[in-house]
Amino acid sequence: MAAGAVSFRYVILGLLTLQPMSGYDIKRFLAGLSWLTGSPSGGSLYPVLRALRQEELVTVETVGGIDKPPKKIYSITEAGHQILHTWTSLPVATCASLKAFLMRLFLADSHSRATLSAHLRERRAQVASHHQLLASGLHPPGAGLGQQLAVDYGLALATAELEWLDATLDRLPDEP
Amino acid sequence: MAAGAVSFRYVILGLLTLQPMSGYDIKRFLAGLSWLTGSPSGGSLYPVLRALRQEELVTVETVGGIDKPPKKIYSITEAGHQILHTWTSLPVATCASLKAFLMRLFLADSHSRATLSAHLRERRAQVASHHQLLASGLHPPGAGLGQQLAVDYGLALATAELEWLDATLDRLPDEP
DNA sequence: ACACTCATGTAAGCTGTTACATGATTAA
DNA sequence: TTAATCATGTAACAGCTTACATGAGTGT
Repeated sequence: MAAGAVSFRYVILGLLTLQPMSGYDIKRFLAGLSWLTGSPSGGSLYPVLRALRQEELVTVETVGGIDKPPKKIYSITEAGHQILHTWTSLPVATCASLKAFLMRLFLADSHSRATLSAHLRERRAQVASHHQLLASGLHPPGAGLGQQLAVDYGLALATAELEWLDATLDRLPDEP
Repeated sequence: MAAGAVSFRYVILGLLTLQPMSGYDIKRFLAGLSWLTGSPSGGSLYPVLRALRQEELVTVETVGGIDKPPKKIYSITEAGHQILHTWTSLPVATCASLKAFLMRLFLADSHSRATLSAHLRERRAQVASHHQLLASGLHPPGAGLGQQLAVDYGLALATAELEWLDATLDRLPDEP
């Protein structure tokens, strides 16, 4: 796997943490969140599920009523949980992407508050650095409307994310 | 090219709109904005530049001082401008991604205000729909902290973007 | 000398997409 | 009966990454 990329392997494993699901269920769930996570096409989803099964990170149970079409329900195994836990323990910095950070939020329950807090602070540092980069150098006086809009847009998003991160770090209870 | 993906071809062409640059310049520029746009590795950037040259969307001038290492400066051609203009005229809906929308902002100068305004409204509709999706169904009462955080994060980002889009639509002058 | 940045490029491999194919169920 | 949704899968291809290779300049 590419070092920084969040292949859908982890996203799928993360979803199966919630409950056993079929490939089609996973597809619809992710399609609903496509804005944030992107959504795999059938052509990549099903091969990934087969691979996960071969690596015994998930198990399959084929549920087919007599008059119902068969459906493959995937469940995450103990090995799958472990791999996922290991991966989400890595600092966000090493796989810098919104998707990677979102996965760490989503799976926060399987980690300590200290780990979650560390992830939030790492993300804060990254966004702050990008914010600074946008605020400085990239605002030349002769820039056209387009460049100004683009920079302004980036700054607005970064500012909002920083505010959310700060607020969340503040209200985060210290208990596990 | 994948229908929805914004391959770096267009990002590179868009950058060359500002001024002629070398491959290395492009790399550094995009690396600085990697948070928003992502940044191509050398292994993809240089082949893309060669392809652009073969399609005569850019021209190259090799600048090598006597004691300086040679440097290839790329400039966008008229054909390049046309292709870029055509692409950024498409509604954002058909290539839904932050990167695609950002490119339309960035290159707003080559379009009419009406086109820019249309892009802003299309993006607004998309983000609003995702916001609604997050706000409704996905907040089951039994959800753990992680799920709640992830949803809250998504809502915060979507809200901020909607506010920026509304504010920008409001303050957008009607002149050219 | 050694390492680091500048600057370009190639090759292998992974991930993902589109387009296609199949077949059953449900709604018009 | 026709179309749409459910449900899974395959094959060809595009795009990108990593790792490698090269070579000149710059700083310590």
